[in-house]
Amino acid sequence: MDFLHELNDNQREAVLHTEGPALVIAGAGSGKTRVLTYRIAHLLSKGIPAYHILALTFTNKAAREMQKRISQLVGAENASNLWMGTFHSIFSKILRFEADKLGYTSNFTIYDTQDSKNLIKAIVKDLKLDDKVYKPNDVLGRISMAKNNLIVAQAYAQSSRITNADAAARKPMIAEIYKHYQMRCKQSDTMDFDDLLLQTNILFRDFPEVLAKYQQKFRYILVDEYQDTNYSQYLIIKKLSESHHNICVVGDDAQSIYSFRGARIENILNFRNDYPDFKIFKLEQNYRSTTTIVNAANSIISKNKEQIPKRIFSENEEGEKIKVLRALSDKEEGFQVTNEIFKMANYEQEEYSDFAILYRTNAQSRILEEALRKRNIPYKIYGGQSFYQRKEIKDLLAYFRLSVNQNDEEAFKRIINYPRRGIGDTTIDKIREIAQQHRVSMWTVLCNLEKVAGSFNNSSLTKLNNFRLLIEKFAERSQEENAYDVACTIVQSSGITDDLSNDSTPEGVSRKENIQELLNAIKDFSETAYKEGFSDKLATFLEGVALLTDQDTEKPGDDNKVTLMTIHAAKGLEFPNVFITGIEEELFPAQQCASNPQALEEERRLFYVALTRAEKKVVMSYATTRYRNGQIISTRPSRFIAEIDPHFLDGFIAPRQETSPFNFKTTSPFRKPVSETLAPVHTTPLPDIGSSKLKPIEPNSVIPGMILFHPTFGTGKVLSLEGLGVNKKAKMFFNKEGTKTLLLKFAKLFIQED
DNA sequence: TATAGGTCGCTTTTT
DNA sequence: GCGACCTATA
Repeated sequence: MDFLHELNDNQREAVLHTEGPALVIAGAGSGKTRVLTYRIAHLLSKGIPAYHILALTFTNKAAREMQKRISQLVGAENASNLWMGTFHSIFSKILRFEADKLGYTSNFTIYDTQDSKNLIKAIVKDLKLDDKVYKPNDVLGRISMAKNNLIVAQAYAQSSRITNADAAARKPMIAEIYKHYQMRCKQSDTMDFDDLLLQTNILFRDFPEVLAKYQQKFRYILVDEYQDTNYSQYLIIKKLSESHHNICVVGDDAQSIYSFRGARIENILNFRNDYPDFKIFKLEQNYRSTTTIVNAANSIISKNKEQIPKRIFSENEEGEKIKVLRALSDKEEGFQVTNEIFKMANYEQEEYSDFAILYRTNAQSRILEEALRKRNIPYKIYGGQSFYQRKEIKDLLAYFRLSVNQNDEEAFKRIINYPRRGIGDTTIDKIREIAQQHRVSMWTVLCNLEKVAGSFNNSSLTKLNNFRLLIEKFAERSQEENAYDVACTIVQSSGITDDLSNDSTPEGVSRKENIQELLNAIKDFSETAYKEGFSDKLATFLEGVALLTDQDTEKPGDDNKVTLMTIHAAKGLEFPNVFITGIEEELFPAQQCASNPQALEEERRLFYVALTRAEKKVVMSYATTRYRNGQIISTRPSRFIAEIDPHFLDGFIAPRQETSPFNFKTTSPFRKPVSETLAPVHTTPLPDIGSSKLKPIEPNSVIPGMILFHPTFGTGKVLSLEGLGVNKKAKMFFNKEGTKTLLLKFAKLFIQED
């Protein structure tokens, strides 16, 4: 047990306290993963069999990282018997064992978010509802919210609180859509992501003997990032640990940033109520960052009310102050940031891989990328389309899914006419209709075509039968052959190969490469499975792949590059130098969060996360104007800058004081409909500048907020800009004429000479 | 049935 | 600014 010496006192105590509930509050950079892995290693060394230990994470990446580190401590053999993985992967495994109890088969397939949205779209159409009102995103959001709170379709419809809310939002039919949605998932033998947790809860609720079995099995439970658990996940853990209370949760309430997808920070805040015999361990020493960064982060987070008291400290050197860059536009911000990186890389010998540029929204990345390209600075960008989201990959996966589960409706619809085999929308709609009437899957209709032959013409019947035979062949083969052989057959005989060969555009070539890449992965899977003696069937491959995203696929050649990503994506990572960009009101904090104290606290935690990613140096930047949704708007520095103890800042001059520097009473008029905002802003007329010295102004220099003079309309204020180049228009307010939109190419505008 | 052109809408994101 | 998605059109 010599590895215990590598821990500080608090870490060691947390590792050694194995019996009974433990709450580990792990501040940023305090060695959280180390505690988790050593704790598991310690349990194993005490002789507890690996299969009695359940360790849950939120991402595959975190699970893999932990697996790797435990392997190093106790050997790969021992580590591989642990039950370790994401909530979704672990419980989908269990659900496959117990599927029949819930009316599913163990071959159920998994709908990704796009499948769910497509199904909702189809239901909205079937129910003849307005698709402008029932947008798939919104509806799925409501259903997801319900599922994460264990509200099934019936309960949803019966809850007056919920249905009233829907009615108030003029969407009274969501309950009905939810019912259909759930019915059709079941009919398709599919579960969506939320189902994997919801159905687990149903399983444990309705089958106490099954629950007891898993309580027996999982004698020691560990949960990473506990502050990110939603109610559904929380309850699963609570039930599993009910009999023994050997539960250790690790997390940091200060880093809870996922409430928008159902995470409940109160799960960690209320741990003490659930387990009164709990013991708390606080990891307060930050090993990652300079004292300046840690203290700056502390000064920010102390503004939050709801938190577990702790004192994060660093014994590292003081380090540089936090630099604040001010730019006049988003473009210039990109320039300044890259300039700074360029200087540090060239004069201070920093590696490009030592830099991260973080932003609140993905939309900010483009302009930063441009700036990096101009400087020839290599970069990689996280987020964006993942490998498994690509069309060609999803098409092929749909073939796999249908081969394993013929009732999978979204897979069925995706490929019944891809590649083109002359089965058009009309035919597909008919099949769907018949399926609806008889309450069976579309596949079942396909298998009983002779009973409804009258509905189709002969040519359609032939085509449909051929498709059925094709899939049946794949299904048979997938029972017998290994995944790789079946996959190759599918790619060939489905016509995918031919379809892609006809496409010699660069996109087409890249599609072929992607298909090949997936085939390689399957080959790898089949060989490993064969060697290690577990199932090498397509169904097994699919189980794993459905829950996979490629956040983790580190591409070769990505070594010495600047990293760009959202702050959310950066959680859990660290970099020597971190740039936090776009620190402006209404962007960060996001404008829809400003009025809601809880949302604002979450934004502040997000800012805290951003700061604490850095080891040595933080640079923050803001612009005073920014393109947003195709419009230039003027912006002001975020309140978060002022919330940092100025002692830690370099280069930020707080704007002239009113009561508080950022207590702006008027909101920017540039983003709301003019009718709403014009009145308060312009109750007092603009001062006439027509009498002062004027000079003509270039269309490109016009910026919202400017007071300009127009020969006909007189003095006016630029409210917003729209259009580009020669079509650039300015919406302006004039004392005499009210609001006018002017094409800048023609408008003779003048600005006051200074 | 493919494609061009117009409209809409728009935090954060894992599984 | 841009992508997703719908619709018109030949």
